[in-house]
Amino acid sequence: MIVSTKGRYALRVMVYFVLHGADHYIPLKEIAEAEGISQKYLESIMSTLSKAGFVDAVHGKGGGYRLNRSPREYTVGSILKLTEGDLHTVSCTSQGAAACSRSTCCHTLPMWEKLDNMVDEFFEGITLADLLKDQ
Amino acid sequence: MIVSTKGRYALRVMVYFVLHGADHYIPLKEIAEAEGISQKYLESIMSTLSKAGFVDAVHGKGGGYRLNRSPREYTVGSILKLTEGDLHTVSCTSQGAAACSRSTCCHTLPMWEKLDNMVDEFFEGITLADLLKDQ
DNA sequence: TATATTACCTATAGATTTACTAGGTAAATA
DNA sequence: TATTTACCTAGTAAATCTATAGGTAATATA
Repeated sequence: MIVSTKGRYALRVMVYFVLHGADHYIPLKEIAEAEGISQKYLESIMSTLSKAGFVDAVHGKGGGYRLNRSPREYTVGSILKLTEGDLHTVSCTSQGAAACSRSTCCHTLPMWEKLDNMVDEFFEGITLADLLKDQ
Repeated sequence: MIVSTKGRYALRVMVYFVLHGADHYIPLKEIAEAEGISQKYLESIMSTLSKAGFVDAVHGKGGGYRLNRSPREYTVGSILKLTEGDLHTVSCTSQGAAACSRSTCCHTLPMWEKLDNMVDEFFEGITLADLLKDQ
């Protein structure tokens, strides 16, 4: 598992905005019901997206959330990195990890780094707009 | 994180056999010490590798484990699938998962499937012999 | 101004997984 | 017979995941 529920939900929500919220604010409750996601859980996800400036938020009636850029300007990678915190494929290559004492002679490390790059390029090469194009 | 300690250890052990055990059995204790892996923890990993026929095991003095094929005949994918159980990148695509009710209309599912395939091809395209070639 | 509606905040908690540890038994060799 | 090895079952501390609970603050509408 490289992407948890949090990241997957975040992506689905962002896709929801593209499909249903071109020009108006959508309340969290609507998204949660439509996507079958726990409302309270979704709150923490939206909070992350909002704080990072991925969406605009407005309080009160008629308020909610909406995208503030074109779907082409959101990469899947940026959304997942934000919500998952990290997309590294093994702990050896994750940012917080102390440098492994075997890193200079490890025969598997180059493979992990290659995989990390491959995954990163994969996600950074897909935008929200792309998700709606292909099926 | 797509590969846990278990899978990484398994790979390192297999590499150890290639480097140090061409023609004789190596006791678990030696590998654990050389690789800095908990002996007891490594037992469960070796048990998995042995049961699956990836290595031969012999009891008693002079015994231990050894590979029973050429390094070219072990793909990294086969070792990781065995020890990790699953290499799917999201729960949506993992084998045990109940089919998601949204799978027919989900805009993100095709991406996960594509990523799964990419990761699988990556790991299946690397053998133990390859790990020692490149650095 | 009062009320409803929304976002936003902190804390907690059950379930699962990870990474071991403990303490044995069985088989092979010297 | 003693030592060395693999093999087996069970438990467990810590972390992570996936929420839930219960509030406060801001905004719009009546």
